[in-house]
Amino acid sequence: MAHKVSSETLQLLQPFKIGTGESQFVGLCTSQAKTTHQFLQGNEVRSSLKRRSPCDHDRSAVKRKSGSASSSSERSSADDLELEDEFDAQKQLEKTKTEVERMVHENQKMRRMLSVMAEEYSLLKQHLHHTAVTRKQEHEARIITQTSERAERVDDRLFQATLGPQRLSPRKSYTTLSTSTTSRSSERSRSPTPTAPISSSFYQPTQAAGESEKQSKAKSSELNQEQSSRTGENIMVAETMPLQALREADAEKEGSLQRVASSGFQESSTPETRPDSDHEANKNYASEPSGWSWQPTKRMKSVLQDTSVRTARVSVRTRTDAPTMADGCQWRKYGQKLAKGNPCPRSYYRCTVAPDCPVRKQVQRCAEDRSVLTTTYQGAHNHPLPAAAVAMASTTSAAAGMLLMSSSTSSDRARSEALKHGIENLATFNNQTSLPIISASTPCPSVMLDLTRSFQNECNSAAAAVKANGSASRFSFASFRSQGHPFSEAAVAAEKPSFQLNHSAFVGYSQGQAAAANGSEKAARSVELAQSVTEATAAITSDPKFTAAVAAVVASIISSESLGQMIIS
DNA sequence: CGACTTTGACCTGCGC
DNA sequence: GCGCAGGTCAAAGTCG
Repeated sequence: MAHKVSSETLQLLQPFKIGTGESQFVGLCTSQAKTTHQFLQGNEVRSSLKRRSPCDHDRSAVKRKSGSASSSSERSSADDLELEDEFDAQKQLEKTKTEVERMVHENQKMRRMLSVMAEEYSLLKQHLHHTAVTRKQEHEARIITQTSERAERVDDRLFQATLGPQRLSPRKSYTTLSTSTTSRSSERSRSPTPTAPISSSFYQPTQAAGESEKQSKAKSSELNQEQSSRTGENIMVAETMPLQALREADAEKEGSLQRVASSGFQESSTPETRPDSDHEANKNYASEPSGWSWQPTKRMKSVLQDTSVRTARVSVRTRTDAPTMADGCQWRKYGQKLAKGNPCPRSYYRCTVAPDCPVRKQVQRCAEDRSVLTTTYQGAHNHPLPAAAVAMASTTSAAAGMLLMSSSTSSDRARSEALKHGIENLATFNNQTSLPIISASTPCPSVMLDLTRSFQNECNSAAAAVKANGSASRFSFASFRSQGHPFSEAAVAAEKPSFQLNHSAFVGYSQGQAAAANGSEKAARSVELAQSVTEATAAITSDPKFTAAVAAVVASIISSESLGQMIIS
């Protein structure tokens, strides 16, 4: 009887058979929730529901009610209990199925969202890449335009010089440094002493007086070619461009060609009028196979007195224990003074790579923090730089150009060009994170590249300065981001075995960037980056002559690149 | 002995 | 005009 009842009940309950339900449940879960562990969750839900089933109370009540019945009736009641349990299980299964369906629905929803986000990300990535390529092309086009315009200006001047005074102004010989470089290189091929570190033709008179326009045009085109082919010297030309352009603008604006021509500098342009001592000095320099000793001359003095050659100042603050910042150039100390307000003496250095290089360097420790070394550069090198000095000189020169342009009220094309070039140069070296402090309050406009302070600190101090001054006498773009960066911080701190990063490291890096900009695959990009990093590391660890500041800048570049990659991948 | 550094004197510009 | 501060010169000293 009990069995009959039980079998009838089972027949009635056939559609809710637990085995069927379980198999359905399993099938559902395995087909739709494989990726999201919902099967396990569903099992957990089911078991938890089973554990907390409200039917437990009814079941216990039934047990209590049937407590006084006979043994036969006990058996039948036990069957009833089993049926009730099965019924409860069916209920729980219904609930679980509903829950799983809801989860599956959510899962599908999230998948759709994920695909949408992936699409958007892909579009953004493409847009970013396109922007990078476009900017690079614009930058290259701008450089070509600048170069050709400069060459045209040089041609105009040379042409005018042939019609006007027979002497090329000394300022001109400075401002047309790139032309000088070109003539130097062009003469180097026919020079009888090619072993000279810097060809004597560089210090010989420019050929403006007798040069035809055609020849100067040829030189201009040669200049363009050389700038694209040579690595060492063309960088020197590029790096000095902001100041050169500024001086051109100054010369044009002031009409000061005659004034400068009478300052003694013209002697450098015409050997006929140059004092014998200077001529001898230059000859000695030109024929010196290696090294050169400082010989101040009248011409040098006039150069030094010509403030137009040494206008802007670029200060670099580094945290180092070394007496000076090794920047790859040769310097000779010529003085030391105790400046007011600072117990630390200020040392004066001049560049001795070339006899009439107007570049000066001041080195002074910070009064508040003796570990901070402030190196102030003034002027632009008029000679090819050692590879180790190119990076630093380029950065400081660009900063100076940027400063001078920004402090200018002139709308001269040359000035704006130089400004653009300076900013681009800075952006190139610092991956658009160069954040110099520009000060117009000092007698000489100056720019500070602070490698000791964090971005946030600099922002705060700049905000405080603006707040205190109530004017824009000191407007800040904050500092290089060096602090808080393990590599750059180590580089700055470890100035003792100072760094040298040869030029190939930068070239390698730029090549890697170019490859990436050209749309090569991410793998190629990674390889290029890795090569650059390897080169940079090898150079830094092998050659003990480079600046910690440059290392910091490179670290900044590398870190930006790596960060970008991390984000992309 | 030559190259480089040190250091006092000198020059120059600027503010009062 | 004077004083001050920054910058430079050049003789003397130092070092490899």
